[in-house]
Amino acid sequence: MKALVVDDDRVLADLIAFTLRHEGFQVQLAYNGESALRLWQDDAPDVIVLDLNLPKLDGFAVCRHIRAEADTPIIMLTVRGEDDDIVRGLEMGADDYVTKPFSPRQLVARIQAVLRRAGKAQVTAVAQVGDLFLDSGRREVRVGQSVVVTLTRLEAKLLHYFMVNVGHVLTNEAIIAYVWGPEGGDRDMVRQLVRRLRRKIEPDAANPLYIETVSGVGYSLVDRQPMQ
Amino acid sequence: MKALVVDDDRVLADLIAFTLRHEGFQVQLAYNGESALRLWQDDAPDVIVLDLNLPKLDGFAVCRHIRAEADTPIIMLTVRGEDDDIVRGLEMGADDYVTKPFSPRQLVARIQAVLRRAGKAQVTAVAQVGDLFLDSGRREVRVGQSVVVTLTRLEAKLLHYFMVNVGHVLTNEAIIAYVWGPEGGDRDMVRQLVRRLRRKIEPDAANPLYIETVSGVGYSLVDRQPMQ
DNA sequence: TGGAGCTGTGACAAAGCTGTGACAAATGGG
DNA sequence: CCCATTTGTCACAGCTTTGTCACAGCTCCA
Repeated sequence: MKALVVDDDRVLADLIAFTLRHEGFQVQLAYNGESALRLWQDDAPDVIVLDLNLPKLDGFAVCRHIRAEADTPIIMLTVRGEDDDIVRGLEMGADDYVTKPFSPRQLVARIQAVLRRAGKAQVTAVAQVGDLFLDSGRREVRVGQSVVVTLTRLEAKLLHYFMVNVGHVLTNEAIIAYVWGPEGGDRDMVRQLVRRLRRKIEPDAANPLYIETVSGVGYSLVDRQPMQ
Repeated sequence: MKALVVDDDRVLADLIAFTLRHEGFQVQLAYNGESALRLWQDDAPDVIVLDLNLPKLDGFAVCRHIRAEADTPIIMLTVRGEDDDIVRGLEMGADDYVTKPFSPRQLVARIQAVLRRAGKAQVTAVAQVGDLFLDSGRREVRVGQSVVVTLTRLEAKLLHYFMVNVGHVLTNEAIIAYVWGPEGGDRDMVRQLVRRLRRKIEPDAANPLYIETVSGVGYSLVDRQPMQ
């Protein structure tokens, strides 16, 4: 498990590194934003502990840059009381904020919580909504008592996103961001993917029961109870 | 998007509920652990804001119980300085800790960060004025106890603008700027759109109850109380 | 009183959205 | 490397939404 620690206060950075190594992490240290971005690129850490106040390229810029390209969990460090900074950073994509001074124990616990969360979001999830049963690991779905159907990578990803947000409308933009990530995509790609997914799970894709179209907005998964 | 707020401090609980409702959440309140567990079971909230110090069944017990059975994101509230509690709660499965006192903005940003990591889409706006209920995400409106009506993109946009400014006259120019933006538009377009919206929400569009005309100026939404 | 302006309405053309088909390009596995 | 599968791209059809124009009725003012 690799951590990148970024803080221009070398004493604090070393202390954090020591704490994390004690917890079993491999730690890389950066004392400014440029080094941080380089190490992030070269090393692909599992979590980043990122101080807000860095010389030149500050913590916000680093967070923005990383978040534009990856999902790496980011925990930001800030001085007590800077509410605006906390809100701004969280909205920008940070996962947590720890206010200096803090105890090493709390930092570790927060890192573990963030990793737990991030791991949960990625790992094989078995989801059930109404009579849809999805095994994300195997990329298999069963509708009620029908046979198991194998989905492609993107189909499974989309269905999972629908199921996590059952009952809510997912805009085309949100679907694109979730399924295709930073490279993005367009409406035509969404349309094709929805069509392919409907073909696999709907009893009649021309009259869908599960995946509803919301014209001009996107799509929504309906919670259909088990068919009798 | 549903939130469950648990705090024996009723004033604070109500304040949090108000804040979250303003962000578009549907909020359920519990003032003790037993009610919290019941509501969690019955209501399946998307996120739980859980105070540590509750009478009888405390926040830890509630967290432990929920975490044993579900992945629902849990944000715990604690009094400043209780490092042991924070670490203990995070290790037990809480997703985040917010220390009292805190700003509503920060709480919301932390909730959004946790939901984001869980793959949950952004909350969409719901609005209520009198007996008009608008779900902007689905582009659906319900008038009192009548059936849900689907609006077009522009109709929903206009109705939302009316509802946010209920009781105020919106000039044609303001409506044009809001609905059509930089490309602009003309009075005829406003007229048509108002007509179409009236057709969908007014019991009798020829004698409108909700959308009043202010000749030479624009239109205004009237706050009509629920019909008996 | 007549003309101008405003508002509501009807009707139709233009624009937009969605689903579908087909094929090329990209990807992954043996 | 080859082949099968998946994904992306483009074209088209059908339906819905929006814009535009014409007209009628009402109000106000010179």
